[in-house]
Amino acid sequence: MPQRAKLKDIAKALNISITTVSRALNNKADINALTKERVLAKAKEIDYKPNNLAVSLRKSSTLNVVGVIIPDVKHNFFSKMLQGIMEQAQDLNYFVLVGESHHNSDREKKLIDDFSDYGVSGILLAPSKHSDFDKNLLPIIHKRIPVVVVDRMYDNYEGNFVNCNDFDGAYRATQHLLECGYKTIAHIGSSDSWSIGHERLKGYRAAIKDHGLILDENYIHICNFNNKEEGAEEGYKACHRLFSLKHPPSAIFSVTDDIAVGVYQYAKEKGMDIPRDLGIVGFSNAEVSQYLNPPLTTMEQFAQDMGREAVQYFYKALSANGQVFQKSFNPHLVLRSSTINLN
Amino acid sequence: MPQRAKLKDIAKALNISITTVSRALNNKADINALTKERVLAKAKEIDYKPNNLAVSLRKSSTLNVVGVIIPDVKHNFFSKMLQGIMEQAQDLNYFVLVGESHHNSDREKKLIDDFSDYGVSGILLAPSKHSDFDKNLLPIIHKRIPVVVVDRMYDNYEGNFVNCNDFDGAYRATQHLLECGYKTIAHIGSSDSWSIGHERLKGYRAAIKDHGLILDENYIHICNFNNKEEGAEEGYKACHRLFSLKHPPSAIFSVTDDIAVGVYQYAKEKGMDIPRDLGIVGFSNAEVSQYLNPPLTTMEQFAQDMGREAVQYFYKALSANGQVFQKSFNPHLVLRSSTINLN
DNA sequence: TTGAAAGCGATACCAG
DNA sequence: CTGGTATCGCTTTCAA
Repeated sequence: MPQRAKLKDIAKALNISITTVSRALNNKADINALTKERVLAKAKEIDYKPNNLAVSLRKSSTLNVVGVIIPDVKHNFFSKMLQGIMEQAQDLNYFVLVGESHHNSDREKKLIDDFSDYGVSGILLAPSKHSDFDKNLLPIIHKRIPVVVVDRMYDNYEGNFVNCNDFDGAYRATQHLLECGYKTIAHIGSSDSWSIGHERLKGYRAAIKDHGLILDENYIHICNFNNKEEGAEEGYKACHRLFSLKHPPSAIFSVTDDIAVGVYQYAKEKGMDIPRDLGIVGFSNAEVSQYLNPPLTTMEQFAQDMGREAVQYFYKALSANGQVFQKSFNPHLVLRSSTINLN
Repeated sequence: MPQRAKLKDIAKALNISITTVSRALNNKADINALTKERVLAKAKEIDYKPNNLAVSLRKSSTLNVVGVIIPDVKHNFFSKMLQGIMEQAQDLNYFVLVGESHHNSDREKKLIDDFSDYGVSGILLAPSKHSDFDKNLLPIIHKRIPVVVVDRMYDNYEGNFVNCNDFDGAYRATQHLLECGYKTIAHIGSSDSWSIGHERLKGYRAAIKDHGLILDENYIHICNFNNKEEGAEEGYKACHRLFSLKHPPSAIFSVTDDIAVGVYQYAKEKGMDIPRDLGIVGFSNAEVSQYLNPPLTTMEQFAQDMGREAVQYFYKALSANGQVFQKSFNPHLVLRSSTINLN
C-alpha cells in the first residue's frame, strides 16, 4: 500500500513551510491568495487527505464517531432504529460504529468499554434483556462521554434516554381488545426483569382493572426469549397452556409481534378463526405483522424516530452542561384484521 | 467532561519515567516486576485507558476499523450480511463502521471517500443498484486500503469480491418450476444494468432453453425498485401485464422475495390458488418468505456467510501482496408450498 | 532495568 | 502574510 501524502510533501514540492500549507488548506485568513491556490492545486494533484488521527490528537477532540450497541441487527425494530440513527448521524457529520450484544450482558459491557477506549464521542445503548448495570457503570462512562439509553429503561436511571411509553401502549392495546368486545383477555409477556416486559404487563393490568374486569392471574403467561425464533416458539408454548385452561381466553395481548407469530401458528393448527375465535394485538409493528394471515393489529413504536432523537440528544449532551434529555414516544394503534368489533 | 488519565499522570504519581510506564503497560520485557506491578495498580486506580489516536498515530497504523457500505440496513439480506460481518470482525478485533447508500450512487461515493479519509483499514462494499464506478475509482482506493465488493459484481472487476452465484441460483429456481411440471414460466426481473438482475435473467433464460422450451419474450418483465415496498408494488404491476397476456403464465420466477410479495397480493385479489393455479419461486429467503401464505419456495443466499467471508478476505488482503480473493456462494433451494409437483 | 529524546502528522502561537 | 517551534499522547531507539 503506497504512502498517504502529508503536509510535508506539499510543503517540499512548493518550497514553503508546513505551517503555510496547513493554513491554506484550512481556509484561514492571513494567506496570500496565490499561495493558497498553489497549495490547493498541489494537494489535489497528489491526492492529499488529512490524517484524522493527527488532527484529532492535536485538537484533542474525539473522532466524530458515535458508538451504537444493539442486541440484534436482524431484528426489525433495531434495524429501523439503526436506520434512524444513521440518517441523523450523517446529518450531523458523525460516523456510526455498530456492535451487537446478542442480549448478552458481558458482551454488552465489553462493547461499552471498547467503544469508550476507542474514543467515540458518545454511546447510544439499546440495552440487552439481561443487562445488569448497577447504578455505577453507566454514570462512570457518562462522565466522560454522553450516553443515551434507547428503548429500554433502567430502574431509577437518571441519564439521557429515549424510549417508548410501554405502559401506555400496553394499556391502549388491551383497551382496544376490550372495546372490540373480547371478554377474556390473556397476556403473553416477557421477563419481568426487563423494563419493557414489566411496563407492558403493568399497562395490561391497569386496563383490565379500569374496565371493571377481574384479573385472572392464570391469564398472564410470562416467557423468555432472545430472538424472533425463540419468541415464536414461546408464543406457541404459551398457547398450549392458555388453551388448556378451564376457561380459555378469547383474546391475547402479546408483548411482541414475534410472540404473536407463535400464537398464529397455534391457532391455525387448532383451526381457530382469527379474529372471531381469537383476537390478537401485538406490539412493534414489525415487518412480519403485515404479512401474517390475517394481518396483525399491533402498536407502532416509531423506532426510526427514536433513533433520530437519540442522536440529537447525544449531540446536545456534548455541549450541554450536565443537562439531561429524556423522552418517551407514544405508540400508535395500527388497526388490522386480527381484531374485530364483536358488538 | 473530566480529563482522561495519561501516561504522564501515572509516571508523576510513581516518580518514574513515561517510558517505564509505557513498557509496564505493554507487557514488554526488561522491566522490574515490582515496578510493573505498581504501574498496573496505579493505572487501574486512576482508570487509565490508552489514547488510541496517539497509539495509532505513533505506530502509523490505521485504527482497527473496517467500513461497511450497504444500500439499506432494514433489508433482511443486508442485515443478515451485516450480522455476519460484525461477528467475524469482532473475532478479528476490528470495529465496524456502517453507512447506508440508499441505492444512491453519489451517497455511496461520498461514503467511500469519507471512510477512506477517516482512516479505516478497509472497506466492504455492497454496491447500490445504480452504482456507476468506472474501472478507476475502485482501484484507486484499492491501492491504499483493501476493498471487498459483496453481493453485486462490476463488469470486468478484478478485485476482491464475495457474491452469490446468481446465474446458477436462477437456473435452479427455474429448473425446479419446470420439474414440477409448470409449462409456462414467466420471470419478473430487475434492471439489467445491475449484475444481479442481469445474471438471474441469464440463468432463467438458460434453464428454459436447456429444457427445450421456447422462450417467449413477453414472459419477461423487468422492473425498477429501490426498496421492499417498491418491490412489492412492481411485482403487483408486473402481474397486471403478465395476466392480461393471451396465454398467461402458470408460474413465475421472481428475482427477489420482495417482488413475490406483490405477486401474492395480485393472486389473492384474483382468487388464484398458489401453487395450483400459479407456482412461484423467489430469491433470497427473506424473513417474509416463510410468513407468506402459502410459504414461499425461494433460494437461500447465505448472506451471513458472505458477510463473514468478506471480512476474512479483507483481513487476508491486508497482508497479501496484491493477491486477490474471490468467491461465489451457491444458493440453495428452500422448498416450501408455493410450488407443487403437478405430475 | 531505566530514562532522555526523537518523531508520528497536524495545528496554534508568536515572532518576524 | 509567512515560518519556526512547541505540543497533542504515545512508542521506540539509544545510552546510561
